[in-house]
Amino acid sequence: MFDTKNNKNKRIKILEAALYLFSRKGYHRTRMREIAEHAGVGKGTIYEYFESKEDLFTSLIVHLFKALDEYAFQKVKPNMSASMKIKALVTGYLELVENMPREAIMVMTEFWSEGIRNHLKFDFRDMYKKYLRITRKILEEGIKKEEFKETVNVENLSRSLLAFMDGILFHAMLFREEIDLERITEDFLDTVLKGISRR
Amino acid sequence: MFDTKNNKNKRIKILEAALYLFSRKGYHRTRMREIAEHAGVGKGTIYEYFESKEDLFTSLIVHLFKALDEYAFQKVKPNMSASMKIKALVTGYLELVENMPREAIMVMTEFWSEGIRNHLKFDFRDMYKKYLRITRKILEEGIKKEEFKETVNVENLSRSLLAFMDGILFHAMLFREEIDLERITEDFLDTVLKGISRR
DNA sequence: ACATATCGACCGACCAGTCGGTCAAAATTA
DNA sequence: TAATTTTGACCGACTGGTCGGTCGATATGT
Repeated sequence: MFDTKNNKNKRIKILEAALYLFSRKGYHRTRMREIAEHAGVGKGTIYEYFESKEDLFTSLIVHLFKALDEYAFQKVKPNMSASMKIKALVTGYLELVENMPREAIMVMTEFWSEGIRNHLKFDFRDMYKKYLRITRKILEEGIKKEEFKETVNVENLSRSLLAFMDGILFHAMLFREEIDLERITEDFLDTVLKGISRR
Repeated sequence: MFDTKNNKNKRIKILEAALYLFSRKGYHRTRMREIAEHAGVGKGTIYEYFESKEDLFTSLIVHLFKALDEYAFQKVKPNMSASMKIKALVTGYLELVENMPREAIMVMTEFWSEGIRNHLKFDFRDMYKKYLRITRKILEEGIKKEEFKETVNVENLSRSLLAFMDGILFHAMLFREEIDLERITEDFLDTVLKGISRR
């Protein structure tokens, strides 16, 4: 049927317009009318696909997170060493983030700031938990394989890595030109991995 | 004169009310009427002290940043080793942040998200530059004193440390109960310092 | 002809900022 | 000291405009 595809196209178009505008003007400053115009649909049509402005916002976030989810994890291959896996996961995440239109990051930042206050129904802690789980598993595996010291605190370090990823992402946004994201991350991972590797 | 003190009190009262409400409901959801009520003044009075809602918001941020500025840096004493200085700086920052009402962090997060989009006049990149400068200096000193390897990339690592600080702060907000900020930071710094120390 | 999708004019709730008036206290005068 | 004038901090009702969401009309597809 054409219908489904047509619907999907229109839904995507609206999401794209929302991304474009939310990222530039922020959620609260963006008008539904603008989104409609930018998407080339009537304002009422948006409400055929999304219940409300907030629903549109969270749908957009889910949409973006999905891409992130799919991309970064597939970079980690089973035959890699634990160190390689860590590198792959972190750089995969940052790569994605660099390739992703900067717009997406902006929207996510706002989503953080809204989400933290529990103003939104969607709970994105789950996303983090998944990352945490995977990182923990890699670290544990590295310890078991005697690649990392057994004194490594898996829980704490995985949180630190995650924290670094978010932080450096934020800094990249703030200092766009001045920062070489890749080099910084490489340097950082080398340092950390040196710190936890067995001699 | 009594006038000045009275004025100051009222100004502070308004700022406190703004902190209370902005942190809970976010900038856009907070009404000037609410702030006035909470501060125990008339709505019009707010406009005697602040030009606009945005002016009130940025004034609040400046107010908060000042405390941060003064606290964290004084933790670094000249006679410490470079490693100790790094630890002092980072934990000082986090201590401050933990003692600071969580409200303040919330507001700052929103400020980030607004500031990134250049919606506000106040540019808080300067804050970061100061942190960067200090961290760089400590690292350079550590290298010169042969405490750290000379292969350490000062520029990159200082950015990484800063990134970690922001990231972990954000995570602490997200996962309040579940996280032991201090332990994680300690662990992390040990790992990194081990990674850059000469044998 | 019927069903479904689309549209945008319209509505009413909402809100930042204004402005003319009030009044207590400071300054001036007697 | 007491009476009188001046000041400006304070207030909140009001305004002009905004915007999310609705719904009946219209278009499109079957």
